[in-house]
Amino acid sequence: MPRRSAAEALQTRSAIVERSVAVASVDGLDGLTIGRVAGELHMSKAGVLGHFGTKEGLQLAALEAAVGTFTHEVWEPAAGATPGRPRLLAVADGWLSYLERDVFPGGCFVTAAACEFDDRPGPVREALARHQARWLRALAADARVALRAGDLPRATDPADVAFGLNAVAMGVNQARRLLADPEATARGWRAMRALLHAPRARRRTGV
Amino acid sequence: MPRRSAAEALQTRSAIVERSVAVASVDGLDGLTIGRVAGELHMSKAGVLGHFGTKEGLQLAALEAAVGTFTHEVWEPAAGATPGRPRLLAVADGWLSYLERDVFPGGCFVTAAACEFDDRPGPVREALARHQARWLRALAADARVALRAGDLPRATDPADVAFGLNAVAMGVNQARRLLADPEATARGWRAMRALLHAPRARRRTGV
DNA sequence: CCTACCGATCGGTAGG
DNA sequence: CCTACCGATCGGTAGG
Repeated sequence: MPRRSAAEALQTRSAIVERSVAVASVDGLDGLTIGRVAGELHMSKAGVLGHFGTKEGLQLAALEAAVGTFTHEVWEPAAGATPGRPRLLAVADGWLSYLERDVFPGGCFVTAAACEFDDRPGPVREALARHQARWLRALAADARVALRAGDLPRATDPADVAFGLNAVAMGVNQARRLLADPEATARGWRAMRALLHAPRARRRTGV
Repeated sequence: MPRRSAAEALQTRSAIVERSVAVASVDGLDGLTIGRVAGELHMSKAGVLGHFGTKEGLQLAALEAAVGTFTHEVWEPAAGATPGRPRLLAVADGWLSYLERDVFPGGCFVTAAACEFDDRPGPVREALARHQARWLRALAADARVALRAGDLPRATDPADVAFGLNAVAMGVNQARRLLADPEATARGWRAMRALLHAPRARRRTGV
């Protein structure tokens, strides 16, 4: 098998995935159809399907790519910060920036996919749940570090902090996409900052 | 036109709407198909379509019904409470209860629909935006009353409170549906209570 | 509210 | 990676 052919196949494959992510971020993973992707890339349906076997395979590939983008855009810029509260603040910053820059044409891909598949059993839902749980665990781990460093109120549940940051991000996404609220990012930042408030002065027991 | 016929038609119509809401809460407003609803009700597609004209008409009817249910389940039980902070706490309570009782088989219908259509121009998106904006305005109005009564910190933006409550509700919905987090409701309650925190120092989160 | 039907598109396969 | 094709289903219409 000639080398060039395999390299070209990989290139075709990433073009399909890239296009699929764009389509699915607007019309959902279900609105992602093989025929549409094929048409937009000037390929045959069989040519597209050959790379993934089934529509579900294409959906999973698109999801993995989108998670990679999220990690690259939100986690990686913050990863080098000091673990604990400083890094959580850096993540918050990157997260809001990621939402504001409309990295995906249809808003946060992962949020949209999670909404769409949270009640439909199958590999797509499982992959979403796995990624989401991993992300929340990472946030909670940093919250635990912050807690031990005395950077969060003593009674704070680290998982509550992770839950709260994620909820705010979903809220910002909705406020931007559905309501076009120009204050969305600012509200998100105030809410995230409140979740990551230092324990002195205005002391609070919950999150 | 005989009376009985018209009454039966209305009854048929509500059966269609009811079934459509159930289907769409799991599979989305796009996954709602005329053929499926017809099949489940042992009707013809034309019989279903006759009541709404187009698929979009059916989607809008399902959405209106779901908004009515939300209002009935979340707003009405709290409506009689004292406007301001007490009523916001009652709404928070009803909202979490509504999520926990799985009033719709596929989780919060409005959240799911908003996620699905927030990037798709058209009447469905407009109806969603209108209802969402109205709900947030109602919450913000009560936050404003609370603020004037001295029940919220002086620098609070009432719209931020509305934004925060909505974000937490979305977070609870996701934590329940996608992650099956048994702590979801408790986290939501702690987060909402924090948003509605009394302003004085050394105040407990309860009240 | 039905039957009967329309063109379009769906996911997927056969065979090359 | 293509052409050619499959049965199923889509939203919607005609006519009653």
